[in-house]
Amino acid sequence: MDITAPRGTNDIMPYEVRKWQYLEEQIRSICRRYDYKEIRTPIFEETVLFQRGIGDITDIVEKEMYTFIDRAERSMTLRPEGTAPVVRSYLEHKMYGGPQPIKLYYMGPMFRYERPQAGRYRQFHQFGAEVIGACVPEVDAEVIDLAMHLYYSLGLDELELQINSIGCPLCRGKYREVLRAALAGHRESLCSNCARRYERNPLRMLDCKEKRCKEIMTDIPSIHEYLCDECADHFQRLQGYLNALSISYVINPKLVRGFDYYAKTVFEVIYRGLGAQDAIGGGGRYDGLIETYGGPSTPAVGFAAGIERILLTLERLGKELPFQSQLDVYMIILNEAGKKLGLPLLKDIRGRGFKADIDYMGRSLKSQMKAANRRGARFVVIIGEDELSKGKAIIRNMKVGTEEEVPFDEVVERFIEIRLETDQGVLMCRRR
RNA sequence: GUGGGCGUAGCUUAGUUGGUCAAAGCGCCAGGUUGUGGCCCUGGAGAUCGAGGGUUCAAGUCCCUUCGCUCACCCCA
Repeated sequence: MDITAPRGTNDIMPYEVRKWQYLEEQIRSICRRYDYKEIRTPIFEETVLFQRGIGDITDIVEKEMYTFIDRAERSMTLRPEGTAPVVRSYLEHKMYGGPQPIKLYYMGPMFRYERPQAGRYRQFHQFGAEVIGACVPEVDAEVIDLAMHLYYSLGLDELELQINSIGCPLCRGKYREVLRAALAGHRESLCSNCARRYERNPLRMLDCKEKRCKEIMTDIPSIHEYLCDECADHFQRLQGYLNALSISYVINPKLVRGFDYYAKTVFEVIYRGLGAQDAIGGGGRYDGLIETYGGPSTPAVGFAAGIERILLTLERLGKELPFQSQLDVYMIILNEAGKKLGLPLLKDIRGRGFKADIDYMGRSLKSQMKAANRRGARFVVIIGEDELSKGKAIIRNMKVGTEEEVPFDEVVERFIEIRLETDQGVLMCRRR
């Protein structure tokens, strides 16, 4: 076998899937409480959707998209992020026609052609939430609150929330010029990337990771001094609401995010123990995006979290997710005649909601007992020669080692009794 | 796209300056207890030493190439 999963993709194995399912349940549960509705958009879209939305000179569009030509020679792209498709859907289905704002969430795979490393893959998964049609900072606060609520519910309480305002097209334009002016004398010292950014996207120079650039940026005037009244007020009020909600944050004036469509609020949630890829979620306001798609001028704010990075953070912090997956019943049958009786019995047990399994390998009693033990079975049902002749099965409690003989047709009832006896089903299978 | 590290049984690894070097632990299977798990003991299966080429009497062990994994840069989830 020489075929492996494509580079940067992963098989999520059964042991891991348990965690994914738990996490997905948490996400759905929280979104339900905040009244965000799930939306599922296609995995691929027309390439122009992302080119226009994310921005032509961003890394994603320049070199990270999985783009292909379909059989009708249209350019399609595996989605690299979730906001643009959601906005496309909002417009296509004329959701602006109903009561605003529209609160949506999504969950699923995203694709970016990059060299994989810790916490970064070519196929990765995001959960995202978007509020479209409201311009007030309360909504920014709610989106942040939703995100932090999720992390907190998972036991992640040592994360850092960074917020910033990058202004609107008006004041950002002014600041851009201020930046250029301030850096004009340093142009020779900037790294090659920043040299390009200087012309095309000066704000991105602020969070350059190069040492020299960082030094140069230290005494650059903050964008906050140049925000217009509206943006400054928005940012101020957002902080007020975050305070009111007891959400702690730090203001990072150099936080600039990679997509062109952001305006005013941007934020990022990081965990410093993750390695180089330490952002486990981020988002911001994108008031101009919908217009660039030809829709009505519509304010919006959103957020996205990386599922893999959340899981990685949980692992690094040694946080266990609360789930249990032991077997309630393991059935041991020792001969052919027993199967005629045991298999229907197993079916009944399962039908009553118990998690039950059986050995199909024809192993010895001892081996089957070992298997039952390994699988963490709480009870074993034994049907062998003696039991067949007596008409009774043995029910063995694996934890205590006690056994009882129960007539075949009363076995299921017996388990139901046991489930009732054992303190709200803690010992036995837990049903929702 | 550019660097660094690593590729030996299912997993984690040991393998001195090339010469019984193909091992150990865990896991798996079976037996010790002719119908009873967890502990212990014994045995068994399981590796073209990532792949290809080269040097040599002899190569996991040296050289080259290649593939893969991994970390980092860039950037982001």
